[in-house]
Amino acid sequence: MYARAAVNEANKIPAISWTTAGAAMTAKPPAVGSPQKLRAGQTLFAEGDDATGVFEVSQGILKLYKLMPDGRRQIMGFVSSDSLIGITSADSYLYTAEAVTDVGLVRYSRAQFDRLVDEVPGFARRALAVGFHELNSAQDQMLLLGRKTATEKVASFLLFLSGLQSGSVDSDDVHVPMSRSDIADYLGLTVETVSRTLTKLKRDGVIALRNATNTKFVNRDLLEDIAAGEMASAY
Amino acid sequence: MYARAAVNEANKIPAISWTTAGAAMTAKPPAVGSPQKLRAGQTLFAEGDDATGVFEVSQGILKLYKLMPDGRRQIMGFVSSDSLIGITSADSYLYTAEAVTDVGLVRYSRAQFDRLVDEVPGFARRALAVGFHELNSAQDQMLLLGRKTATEKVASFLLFLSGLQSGSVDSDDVHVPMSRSDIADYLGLTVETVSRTLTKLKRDGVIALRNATNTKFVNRDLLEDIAAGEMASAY
DNA sequence: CGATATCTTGATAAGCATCAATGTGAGTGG
DNA sequence: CCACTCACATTGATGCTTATCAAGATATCG
Repeated sequence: MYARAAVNEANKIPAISWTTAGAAMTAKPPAVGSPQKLRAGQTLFAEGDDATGVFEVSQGILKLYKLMPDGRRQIMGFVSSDSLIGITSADSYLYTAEAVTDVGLVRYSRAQFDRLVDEVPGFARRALAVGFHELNSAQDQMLLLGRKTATEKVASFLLFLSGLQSGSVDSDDVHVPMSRSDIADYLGLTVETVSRTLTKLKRDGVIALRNATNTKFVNRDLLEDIAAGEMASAY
Repeated sequence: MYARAAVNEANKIPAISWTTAGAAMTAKPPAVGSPQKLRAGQTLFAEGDDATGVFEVSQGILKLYKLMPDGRRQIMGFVSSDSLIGITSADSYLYTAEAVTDVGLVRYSRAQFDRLVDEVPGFARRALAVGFHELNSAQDQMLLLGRKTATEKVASFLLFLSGLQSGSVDSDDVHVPMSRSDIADYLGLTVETVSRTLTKLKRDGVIALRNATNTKFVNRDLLEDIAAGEMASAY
């Protein structure tokens, strides 16, 4: 009944790729997207740019953000493999997409994408699944932004990161590829508060911090309880 | 380039309804959804319930919300005509849907919905458009929750409400059907802050308040500038 | 018309932001 | 290879915005 462990779980949906469309391919080869690479820090597209294509992430992490006129920034999400970005009903992109790490993607023109939706059986349903999955993630993030404390936000973020990297070495080791500033703008906090909160979690023996980019869960259960808001007023 | 007027604009997408599916109907009548009514305050479904159906809102306003274990609540959105709610890839609903006003809806079983997606030409694409439109709204709301001040939030909300009611009498008259508590839980504020902020906007000659449920824009341009965060630190 | 929920207003406090300084690490050039 | 530099991260002191606690005003419903 409750919004338990409202950790953002984007990117757990199987890839949408023409190569998975099966038999339909032989009858009529669908338009193939073009592979593309991006260096960390490069911008894929900016809010307001003409929306000329849709991208499927095949490797690496991007951040999606919006800016306010005075420079306030909100990162809508960090996306990795199998996410679709750049879909919009408007004719321009509604957010900026920038590479956090080196990134590999597949680009589809809008026409190609529409053709895939209309002509490849099952593609539309999968795109729908991806879309609504991302909507669910966005809703979890709304709960986080609107109602969670700084500690709950940071705990949720660490668990989200861990989820992004599941399938790695030790699942309790978390690599943090983005800056404190990115984390702050994702959680609706300041850099200082993120830093202080991580220090506090370390002091309390919930996590360990080797350096700024390497964290380890010391007490994952506690971290999950904190993230879910189940620690009364202690966090 | 900027997130101008990040006002939530849900519900501007044309209805998804079998009656609009056109020629396909004559060949094979798709499953028709069943009409349903709800009184203000009634719950359509609760977070965690088995997701047995998808609903299209035909009339009235519902609120969608999540709860934390200690009762903190975040309203993900207020939805009205033509919105689709209850779509989830999980097997249970991810939020609670409760009627704010009396509501009319059309219910589709999940099987019916899936059939419509697969068999009615154009339906999937429209569902995709609705889904991504709602994702966009959710992202605007994330910017609001994470980075806007209380005044900017309330201004954005009033403009959103005005958009919901476009097509009514005087477009500068806004009816507020939901409680202050609902507004607070939508904006990530408290009831008191919402009330104080409305009073301040009234004092400043931006809006007029006849009573708790009837507002009027006195200076809509200013309200839009405030909502967009373009008033420097004045608001 | 009284009972009760909702809304508004006021006083105070807490959490997080801001401003400021110090610490740390990665890349560069001597 | 090491010192220098610069961006990034951490820590500290203080303040502001919004939350909390409390009381009174207004609206709603039986």
